[in-house]
Amino acid sequence: MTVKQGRPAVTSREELELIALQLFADRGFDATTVDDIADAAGIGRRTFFRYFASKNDVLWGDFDTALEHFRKRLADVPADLPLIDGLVDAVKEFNALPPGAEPQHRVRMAMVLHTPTLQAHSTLRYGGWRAVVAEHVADRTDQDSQAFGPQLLAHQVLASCVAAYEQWLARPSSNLPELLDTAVRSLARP
Amino acid sequence: MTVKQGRPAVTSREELELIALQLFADRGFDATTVDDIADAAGIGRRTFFRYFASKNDVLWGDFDTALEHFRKRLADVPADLPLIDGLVDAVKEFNALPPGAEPQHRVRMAMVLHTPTLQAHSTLRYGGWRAVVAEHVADRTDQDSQAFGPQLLAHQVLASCVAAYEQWLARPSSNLPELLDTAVRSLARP
DNA sequence: GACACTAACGGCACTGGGTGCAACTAACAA
DNA sequence: TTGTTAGTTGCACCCAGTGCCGTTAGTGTC
Repeated sequence: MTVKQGRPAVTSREELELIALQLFADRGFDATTVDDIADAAGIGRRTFFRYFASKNDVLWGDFDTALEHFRKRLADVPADLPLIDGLVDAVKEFNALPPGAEPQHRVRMAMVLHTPTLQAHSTLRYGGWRAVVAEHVADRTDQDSQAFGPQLLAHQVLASCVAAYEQWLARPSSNLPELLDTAVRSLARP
Repeated sequence: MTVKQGRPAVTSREELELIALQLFADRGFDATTVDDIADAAGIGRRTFFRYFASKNDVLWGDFDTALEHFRKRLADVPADLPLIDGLVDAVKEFNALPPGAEPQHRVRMAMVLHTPTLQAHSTLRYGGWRAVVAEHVADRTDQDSQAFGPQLLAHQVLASCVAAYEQWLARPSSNLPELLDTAVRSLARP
């Protein structure tokens, strides 16, 4: 068992994220500087960049961990389930929300999808997500993950999810899992 | 007929683009500063930003004009042609290259698709492209362009094109129109 | 030729994200 | 007390992008 060593961290990713999110919600993403966040959190600006590689990354929480769950979830898809069905299920689970979290998630995703800076940045995160999907598809169809088939489907599944999210944000009464289902399932090959 | 007035422009978008492209190819996109480009072109740094809104935009030439052609091309699709067929045709024409231009285009697109900064930025340009597709689909299916159907298909068509481009870049002997055809046509609903 | 008019040029100063470096500090262990 | 370890932070710097404003090179008019 490892013992604690060195100076203890003065804050945490989660705490910093909360503080930043509050500022973003108040003044807007672009109008909030890293200095603002650091000041509000009582840390140095330099320290902020120890917790997050960039201001953009604040909105993505622990995406890598989520991706890892997603990967495992896909690996657990029963072998006899049609490819698209498995993808639909995993995608819905990946985007499932704890009860009550919907309003928060709407705000966060609206910021990510409607702020140009963040929208651009998200592309980079999507790359990792697509890779996970492509590998799953490659596995199930006995192809190389770089082959056209898996890559194409991965791109299409992601695009479908983003479209579903945009629709969800645009219509307050809509249902995200339902939209995701419709969107991804539309890719089923005849 | 309007008469020339004021100080004549000292260079042009096209010339600046050529100079910048050369530098990008030599040192890489990130390692080339706007100062480098301005110096090489013999203009002031401030002037560079009169020609391009950002360093990222250099790679996109006159995309707005190209988009306008695309829009018109889609409007000219015969009414009796199935939706997907019309999209496939227009997309292929939009991405058609003059003979001999392929090597240049490969370099340019490899830069756009493989440089994180540019990859992120491209998302913003894609937005306009998707809007054109969504409007066409909305027209042909008698829906609102913001409705789920048109938006979803627009996202999927774009994703298919990007996947086709990536495949094209990854395989030197591949054929772009063919890949685009396969990719977009895979979206045909049963 | 003098003068206004116009539009592009470009220097200057500033904002803000992001980085490398080096010093500092708070914990624990011997 | 001293050493080790790891987190914090200030400083100086780079670079993209912007607002402001004076300058410059043309055209048109008298």
